[in-house]
Amino acid sequence: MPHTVEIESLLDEADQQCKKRGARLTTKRKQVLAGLLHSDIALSAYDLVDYCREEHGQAIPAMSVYRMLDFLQSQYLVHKLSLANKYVACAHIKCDHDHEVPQFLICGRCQRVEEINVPKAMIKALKRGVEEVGFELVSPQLEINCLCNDCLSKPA
Amino acid sequence: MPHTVEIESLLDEADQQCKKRGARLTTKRKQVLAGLLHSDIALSAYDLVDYCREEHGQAIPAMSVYRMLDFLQSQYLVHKLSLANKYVACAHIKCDHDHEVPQFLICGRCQRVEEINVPKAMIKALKRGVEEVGFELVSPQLEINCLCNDCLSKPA
DNA sequence: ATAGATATGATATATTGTAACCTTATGATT
DNA sequence: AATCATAAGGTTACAATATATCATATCTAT
Repeated sequence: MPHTVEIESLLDEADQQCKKRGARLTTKRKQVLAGLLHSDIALSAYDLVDYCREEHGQAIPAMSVYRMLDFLQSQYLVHKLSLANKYVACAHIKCDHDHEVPQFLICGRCQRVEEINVPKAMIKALKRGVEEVGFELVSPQLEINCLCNDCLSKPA
Repeated sequence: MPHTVEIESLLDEADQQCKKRGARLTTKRKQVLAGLLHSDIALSAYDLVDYCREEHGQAIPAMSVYRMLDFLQSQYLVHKLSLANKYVACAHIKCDHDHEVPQFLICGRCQRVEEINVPKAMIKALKRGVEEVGFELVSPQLEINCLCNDCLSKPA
């Protein structure tokens, strides 16, 4: 979880990136993104409903949160983790230049998520494997079931 | 989808593997597995409820199907695809000797699934990447969003 | 036969996600 | 400023996926 000051700066950066693409990072969309940035772990849409109510006094319907998450994904600011049915802020908001393929290490015990980039060589290898059976790779985002360092050092 | 005769033989093999481990592949568990083996595409638990009712006249509650799927997963006979919230039969039931790490190519258009093995070199590379950030790899099962050859050759 | 363990059923409910339709806010143009 | 078009968000209803809990049946071993 980034520090408060850093979160502000990330939100600004996100704002500018949206503007550059002719999209609008509205107050509520920003709140949803802030909720994810404030969290160490992946959050569900309903977790974010709670966050907006508790932290900002905003009663945003779940339906709307889903739409905001869709928007944030379309702007490369948020990723959905299928392995957990939860959402995380992109760890590379400040690296707009190249959106590399993300790889998510998801701690199966505490839900902490680490986002790293898939090495280019691995993407190539994946692509090759896929094409060998006649398929075509659409999106190589990887989600891996892991244990984080904290949980590793604690008793089961 | 394997042919009927082959499915029988796969079910027998599955039966023996369970026995070897002191587990019981009951009639209903076998029906659920058969449902998955008969299908070209990944099925939801509720699809399987329908299958058992329609093909075997068995009204199995969804709750039970979920338990049977858990059992079948514990026996390496079935995989859950988180990307689709659906289930597939293991494509390597006859290769008990070594359970390699599965990689699933999921057609985003028609839901067809191809299961291949993750190359050992890639597993090593994944493990290295994970350990670099202090995590530990639990299960490197990969699910990749693809388009299948059929859908590629058809108009959008 | 009986006891203990395993498997399944029944019921209720939680969680996640979508569809359809309507209202409000925003920005552009006149 | 008034109008209009579009985007954003709200409302309602519901579908789909999944789990919790307690009860019952069935198998297995003694």
